[in-house]
Amino acid sequence: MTTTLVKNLYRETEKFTGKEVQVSGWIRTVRDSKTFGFIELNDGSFFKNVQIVFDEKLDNFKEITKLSVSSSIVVNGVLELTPQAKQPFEIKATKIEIHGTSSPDFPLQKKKHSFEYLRTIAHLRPRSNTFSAVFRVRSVAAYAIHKFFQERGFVYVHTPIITGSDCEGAGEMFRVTTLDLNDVPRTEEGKVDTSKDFFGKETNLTVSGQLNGEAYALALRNIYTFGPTFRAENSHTARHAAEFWMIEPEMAFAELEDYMDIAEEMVKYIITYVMENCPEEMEFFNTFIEPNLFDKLNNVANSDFARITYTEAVEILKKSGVEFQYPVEWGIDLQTEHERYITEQVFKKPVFVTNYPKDIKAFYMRLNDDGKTVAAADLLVPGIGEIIGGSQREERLDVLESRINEMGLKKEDYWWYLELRKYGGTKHAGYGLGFERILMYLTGMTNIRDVIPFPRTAGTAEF
RNA sequence: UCCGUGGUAGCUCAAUGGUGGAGCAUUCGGCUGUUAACCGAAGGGUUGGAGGUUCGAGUCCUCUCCACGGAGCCA
Repeated sequence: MTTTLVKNLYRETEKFTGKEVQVSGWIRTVRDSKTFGFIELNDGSFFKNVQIVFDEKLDNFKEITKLSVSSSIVVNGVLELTPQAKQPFEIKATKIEIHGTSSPDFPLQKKKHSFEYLRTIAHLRPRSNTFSAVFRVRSVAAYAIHKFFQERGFVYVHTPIITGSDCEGAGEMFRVTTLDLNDVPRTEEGKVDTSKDFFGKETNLTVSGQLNGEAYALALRNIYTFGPTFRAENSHTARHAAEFWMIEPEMAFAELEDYMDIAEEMVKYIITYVMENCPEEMEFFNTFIEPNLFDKLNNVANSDFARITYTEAVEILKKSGVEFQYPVEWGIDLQTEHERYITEQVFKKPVFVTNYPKDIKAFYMRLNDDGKTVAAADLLVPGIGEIIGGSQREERLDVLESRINEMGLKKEDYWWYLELRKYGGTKHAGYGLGFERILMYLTGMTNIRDVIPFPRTAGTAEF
């Protein structure tokens, strides 16, 4: 007899009613009486459990009552509807085969655990309600992103994980080397001789695929990347990880407005897709993780995102009369407290802040006609802060070169990037979406460590 | 890196400087429809580590490790 997935039992219950079925999975709990008992079984295919009823007619009845949490079993039985009970149906077992018993010291109990504790058992936490829901949503959200871009003709580009350019400029990098760190080859000046290293030069893990992505956008028009990204920042916050996943679309013949339009459409698409395809998981988050999550998400899916300029944001903050820890002044970067005030207090929905002063933004962002600001836009959302950062790119070779000089960078390091402007350059725009950050927003989980299967953060690379 | 909070049973948490407890989990027993089942009993501790003050330290002091939260950095 073939095994049926619990998801199918729930989705097509009529088809199985009164029929003999086989299910397999891990025990969440056993409640036994003298002559009969109940098992809550989760088979991994579905958020909900299926209730198994068993009695002393089974020759291994006594053995089954003693099974501890997370033992794995295969059950044959008849599916019966139970309209008056909490669960819609249950399986009356005719045979229960024990595949793997679980030690009584199984660390996941039938009670609420702190997320901190669950992080210490990252190999077992996907067996809990919360984490099974988070990681099923993670998978569906990733698919939604691919679906969104593929449906619009974007080409999925795999940009390198190991990069030879130290000029991506988005943060501290992890060095990649095969040199013997106990006996590093030196040059005559005493510096590390990277010509002896695996690639014959210094290499690092990528902090962004954007520069490579631009090369492909200027050939395939609309592209996106979706892959791991690494930042060696010594960050200790709920929203930073050393290894995370990022989506970086890049569009040729596009301006800042085009980027914001597609980004807004994308965020709404992901929300709608996940709500439709993970109803049980989302219901759980709405009930137990973030009350009113549905209101928040529906509000985002059905409203236009606000769009204000940096200059307007500064005015709003100045006029607010709020005492900020960091005073606001045109020219300084907005602090987290400022961003939160704007998105959480003023607009109460996602906000694009555009046209930042050039001195606080990256060299590749397109200089506006005022000569003071660049065509950048960050998307701020309540509770998370910055979820997307992007810009129109500087396509004018001479302007780009002088920006590189201004910022004290070396032209030679960007030779191929500059050539993209030399050979048929055009205006183009793109952005970076932090995948974990949008997952946090979707699920209501407040710590990035709880939306990555095995999180890597400063000081922690367990599992 | 800076600031703050915390570390007590497997887990979640109590304990005025004076005999370290509870709930859940575990083990054993009871119970004929349970729903984080229920009822009864038992076992379970180097109070993160080192040093100090004190007749006496989980509690006070110094140092240290770790975790969490916030800031910076950013996605």
